[in-house]
Amino acid sequence: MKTRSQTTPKPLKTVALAPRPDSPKRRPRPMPKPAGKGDPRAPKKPPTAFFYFMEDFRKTYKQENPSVKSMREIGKACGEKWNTMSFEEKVKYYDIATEKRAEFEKAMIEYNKKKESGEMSEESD
DNA sequence: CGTGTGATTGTTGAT
DNA sequence: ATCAACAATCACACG
Repeated sequence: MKTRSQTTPKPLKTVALAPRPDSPKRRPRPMPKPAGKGDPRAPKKPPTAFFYFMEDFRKTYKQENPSVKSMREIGKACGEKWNTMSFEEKVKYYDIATEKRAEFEKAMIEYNKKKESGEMSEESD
C-alpha cells in the first residue's frame, strides 16, 4: 500500500550505487501524481518488446553474472545488446508486444466508452 | 517498514 | 509530426 500522502518528498538521492560519470536524466519526472487527477481507468501501457526481451535477458544475465547486483547494469546491457540484436530476433519479442498492444488497444476503447458513459467531468464551469 | 530512484527502449496518448 | 510520460525490474538508502 502506498501511503502517497505520507510519502517523503525524497529530496536526497542516494545514487552512490553506481558511479555514473554523468548521465543526463532524459526523463525528468515531474512528480508522483498530485491527487486523483488523471485517468483513473486509463489502461496501463503494456510492456514493450524491450521489456519482454529483458525478462529473458535478465535470467541469462544473472546466470552469466551471478555476482551482479541487479538492475541498471542489466538495463544498459539490455539496451546495448538490443541494438546489436538482429531484427528477426527482436521480432519474436515484438510479436509478443504486438499481441499485448492489441489487448491494450481494446481496453482503451472500453476506457473511452466508460469515459463517455459516466465520467464526463469536463464541464465548463 | 515502505517507497522512491536509478537506466534501458518502446509504445502510445495527447497536443 | 512531435513530446512527454510511463511500462518492469530490483537492490539500496533514507525517514
